[in-house]
Amino acid sequence: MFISKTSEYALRILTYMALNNETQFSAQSLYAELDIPKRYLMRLLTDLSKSGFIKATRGRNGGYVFARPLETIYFSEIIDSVEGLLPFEGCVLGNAVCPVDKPCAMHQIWEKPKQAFLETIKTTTLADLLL
Amino acid sequence: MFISKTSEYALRILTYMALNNETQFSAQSLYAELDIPKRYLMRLLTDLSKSGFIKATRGRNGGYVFARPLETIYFSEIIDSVEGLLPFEGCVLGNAVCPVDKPCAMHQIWEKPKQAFLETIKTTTLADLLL
DNA sequence: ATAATATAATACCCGTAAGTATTAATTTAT
DNA sequence: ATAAATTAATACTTACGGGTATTATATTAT
Repeated sequence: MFISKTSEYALRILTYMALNNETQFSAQSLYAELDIPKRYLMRLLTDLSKSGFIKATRGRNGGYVFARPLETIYFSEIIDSVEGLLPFEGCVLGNAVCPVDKPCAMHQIWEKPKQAFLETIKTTTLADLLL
Repeated sequence: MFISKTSEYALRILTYMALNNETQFSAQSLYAELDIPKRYLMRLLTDLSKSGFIKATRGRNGGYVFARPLETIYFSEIIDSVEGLLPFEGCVLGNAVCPVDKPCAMHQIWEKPKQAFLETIKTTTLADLLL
């Protein structure tokens, strides 16, 4: 399953905003573009706002803009804010401890894809989408 | 979250069985070794049995043994039988379609870790644990 | 035969992620 | 001032993965 549906939504929202350089995005306009249940989208926008990725202005003509430069927003941070990174970093067999000197059966096998995943999300920012 | 808890359990069970060459494994003995809720473990064993990875013999002195040679059991098949592979193979942003000529924003970025993951589980069998 | 020891089947329960509804607060155009 | 348009807060509902309970079925030691 890789990442949760909510993480998926968050990425969909922020990548859309990053790629479409508008002065501001209302929940309404995002709803029209992205395929996310409206009320859930609105709540998620508030969450992303609280997390500091975007900032909101209320009232008429309100909406959302990025709160920080795209270069500073790593994918890892987005996923982390939604569902945490621990489940990704831990032992794939779910062992509480998976010591280096006596790792779990799948440790060796899992290492490569896991590192590829973590490395990617930890070194890539929203700005990289524009390249 | 990577893989579901049930997939985790399934891998834990089968890797344990693969690494400990006993003539037979009872649910009881697996429960003693692996940290999985007993009743859930038993149900999962039945599932794995139905899926054809292991076969059960009932009654006194019953238990489970592999139904097929370890060389033929790919990790991808195990995960597939528990939660399916589609969520892993599909678009990371959850788009129904993510066409090659006009892929989603994260397509390029996600490609490497995704392939590393799929490649690993599709080319590794339980027998590889014994190497 | 019977009792003991296994797995199988089925139904139910619970916690959490996902989704919905309602009301409040804020801003601005008129 | 007022109404319209926006986000915020909060509570509720639903779906599902994970976990539990109960009963049935099969095998074998005695």
